[in-house]
Amino acid sequence: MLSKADRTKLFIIEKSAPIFNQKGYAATSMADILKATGLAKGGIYGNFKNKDEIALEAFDYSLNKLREALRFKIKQQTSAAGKLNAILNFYHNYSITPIVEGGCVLLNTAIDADDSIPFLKERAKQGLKEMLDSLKYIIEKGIESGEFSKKLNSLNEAEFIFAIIEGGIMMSKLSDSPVILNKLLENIRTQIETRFMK
Amino acid sequence: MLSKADRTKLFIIEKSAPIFNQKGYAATSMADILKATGLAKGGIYGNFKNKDEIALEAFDYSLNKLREALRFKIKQQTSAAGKLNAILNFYHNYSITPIVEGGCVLLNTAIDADDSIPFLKERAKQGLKEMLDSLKYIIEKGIESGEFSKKLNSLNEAEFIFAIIEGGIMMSKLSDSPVILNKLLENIRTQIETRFMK
DNA sequence: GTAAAATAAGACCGAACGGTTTATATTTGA
DNA sequence: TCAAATATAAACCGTTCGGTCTTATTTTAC
Repeated sequence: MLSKADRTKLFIIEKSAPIFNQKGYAATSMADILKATGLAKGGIYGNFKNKDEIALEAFDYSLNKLREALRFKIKQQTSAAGKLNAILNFYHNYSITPIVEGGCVLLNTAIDADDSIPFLKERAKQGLKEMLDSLKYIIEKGIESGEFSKKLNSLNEAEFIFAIIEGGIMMSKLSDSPVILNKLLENIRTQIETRFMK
Repeated sequence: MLSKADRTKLFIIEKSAPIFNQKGYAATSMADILKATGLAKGGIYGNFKNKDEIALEAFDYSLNKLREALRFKIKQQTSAAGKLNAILNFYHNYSITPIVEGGCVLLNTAIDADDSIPFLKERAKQGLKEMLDSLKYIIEKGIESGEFSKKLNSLNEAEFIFAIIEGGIMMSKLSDSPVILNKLLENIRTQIETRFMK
């Protein structure tokens, strides 16, 4: 079982992660975190060195939730096409029902951190690489198994799929409607059936 | 000629816009703006009501620069395919040489404002609509003229193109390399030549 | 050239910022 | 059971925040 300290740390992260994801690093104040957790300063600073450490662990926590949720969906499918389809289903309505409130943690952190918060940018960069790698891996396996065309460039197609998903989340969140994202997911699905399987 | 006040306002906006685009609304302080302009408090607050007003006008300024630059490229082409191609060329290397330092102002503002800065979100939302509309218009004209397939849904294809561009900018900025974005632009170009012109 | 008007400087304000410290509870292990 | 270790609350710290106001300077119009 988790020690008291570990449970408190987890609790703080669980409460902080959605705030950082919604407001961004700079706009999230320690007062926000105190309020969300119901703890006082001592309770927070006894468990974390500073705000940076909370932001970092909150990012790791959020990304891990995303990773685990995706992994769960993917492993239920055996074919490469099935796995890609599971990913597309996962992102259906994602702009209104994301894993962590505020939308895609990778997209949000990328934009938030990119020009001014190096320690967070580095994590997001690794997170992006990991996402692209797993998409790429699925596509490669699909090519090997004969499901997908040998002419596909697995990395390029992974980047293509992820760009559309992230661009779609941004547009759907901004326009307050999941329709754009959902149509884009359908578009990807069609391209997989045509270009990929050709 | 511009009055002194108008020149000063413009000067302040020119200096502030890249800061807001790089750091975001919350992380940009009045001290940053004072430093960048070399002015004192009185010089700023004599020309702007508050930080919000500067942020809004900086967004308008940045979006207008984008709009004008794109319009210039587009109007040099007569065909719909030529116009789309001009847009793709415009975004070549955009992650390292954007119109305003910090990347795509629409993407950045969308993510920054989306959950917590309603007055900025509204502007970004209008900006996105405008972008999609002009893409849609070009595609519609291409269908009417017989350049593009009648089966295309102009709105969906506009969203498709813009999603890839914005997703590509995010990934290229995050990974510190324009390669991803540039490959995606090539991908769009190919799809225009095949799917669109089919 | 000069007076009136517009503009900028910078001291100043209260509030909020991230973070520390100390005193008090609460767990924990012997 | 009781002391040692740990966790918490909250007063407090210096700094920075956005914003105001008075004073000084620069433009502008005549």
